[in-house]
Amino acid sequence: MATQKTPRIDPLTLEVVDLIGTVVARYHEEYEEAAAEHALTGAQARLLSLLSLEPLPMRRLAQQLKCEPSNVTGIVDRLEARGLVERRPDPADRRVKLAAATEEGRQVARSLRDSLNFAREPLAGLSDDERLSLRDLLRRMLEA
Amino acid sequence: MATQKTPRIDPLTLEVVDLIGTVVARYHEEYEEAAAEHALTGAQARLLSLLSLEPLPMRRLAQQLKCEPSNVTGIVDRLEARGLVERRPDPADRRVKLAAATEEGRQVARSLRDSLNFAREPLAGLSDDERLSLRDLLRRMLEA
DNA sequence: TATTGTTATACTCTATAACTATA
DNA sequence: TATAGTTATAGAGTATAACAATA
Repeated sequence: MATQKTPRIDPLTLEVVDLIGTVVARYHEEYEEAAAEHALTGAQARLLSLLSLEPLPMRRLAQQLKCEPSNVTGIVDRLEARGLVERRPDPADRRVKLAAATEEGRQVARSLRDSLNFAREPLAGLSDDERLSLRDLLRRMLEA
Repeated sequence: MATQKTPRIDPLTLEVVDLIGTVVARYHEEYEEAAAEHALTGAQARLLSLLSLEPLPMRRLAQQLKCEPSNVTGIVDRLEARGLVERRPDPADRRVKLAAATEEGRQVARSLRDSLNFAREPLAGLSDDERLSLRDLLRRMLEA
């Protein structure tokens, strides 16, 4: 007789999960590729993208990147050495250092964003209605 | 006058891409979490999952993990030291070493798969029809 | 000669703990 | 005393280059 230990998930759900896994893998591949084209690691690219929106304290960067604050020091160091990021004092609290993208850093961030063709190619084959459906389904999935 | 350098992507596509980014982030978080619960790194968990299906030559593992063969040596070393993986000779080619999950390794891989609740929770809120739609949309997106 | 796996090396990311300068 | 950022340290993943065994 067959043993049945694990809670069964229906085949359809399994297939959807598998598809999502594929999406995740491809997304990551393309992101790392785009970063590498700009001689950036994934972590550097993510940090630079964050700073291209607004300057942030080191502590906040760590929270957003979900890593320890001590790691941010090194990542910012490397980006600063390349002139893409700079550290500024926070007038309100002299303990805080604000990391900010330089003009060149913002340019690189923009170029990075544009070269992320994940946006265009995979979604280009869908009609407006289908993109709308996909949006709603993803939204519902994420608010669960 | 406003400059318009980058090719415009319609807001709906941007929103969908953003949602996919969120899915990717959450998926990764949960995967790393599940791996950590078994005292595995992400790379170790991925390699062990591959081997839980079938033994593979080191070279093939590197291809699947999209990294250099030299890296696989270390990852397999660590898993082997914990008794989750073993190296076997390939009868057909004495240059090749087959990495294979041990019985304990297969158990850990199964437990890892079960603890990946990304499958259940986010999709539980969707009806069968909606999951079907999501599957078809993801399929079309990925075959592009 | 070409291929498989390994070693050696160097860099980056990661967490932990101890330190400093502010608050 | 608590907090922000840093340093020091150690482990893991990564790529590159050189090597031994085998094809």
